[in-house]
Amino acid sequence: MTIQEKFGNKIKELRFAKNISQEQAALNCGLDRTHYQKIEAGKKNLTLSTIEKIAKGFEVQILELFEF
Amino acid sequence: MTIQEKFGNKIKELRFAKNISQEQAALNCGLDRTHYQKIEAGKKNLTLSTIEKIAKGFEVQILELFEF
DNA sequence: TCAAAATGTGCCTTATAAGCCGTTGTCTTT
DNA sequence: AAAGACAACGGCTTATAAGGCACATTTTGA
Repeated sequence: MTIQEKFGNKIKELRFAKNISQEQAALNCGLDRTHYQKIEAGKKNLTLSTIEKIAKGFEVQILELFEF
Repeated sequence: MTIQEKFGNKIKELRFAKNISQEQAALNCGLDRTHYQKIEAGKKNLTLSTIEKIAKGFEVQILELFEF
């Protein structure tokens, strides 16, 4: 299980908790839907600025994204 | 204060706590010394895998790197 | 069912992180 | 003053993240 996969699983959980689609989550985070999909699938080695966008989109602290 | 700068300050704190040079820190993390210097200076938008290397190098959980 | 919504995949371009070099600047010690 | 250690900086190449498009597949609700 790579760090990318753990991160992807984590945001998938957060998305399910909000009961929204990948498209809506991507919109909230200001990311392209297909890019977001790859992040959730653990296929992207994303950067700090993208991590920050996701934290804002999900309205959580960055550190919460690493609670796994 | 950007997220990159906050992160840089954080690892600078951790490094001072260990009382080691940038060179030794970079070595512990498996990073190039000059690259590490730029990260600490908040000039790099680093990736998840680099964040992971730093956490391992400093022997902390990733989430601790975002306690700021 | 079957149409629509949602998700997954491959491919491409552009921007930039990672890694590395040499040089310069700043302290500290002798 | 000189030497040595450490830190800062600019420039370069290579690898790859970000963003985006088209199309395929899967899931769903009417």
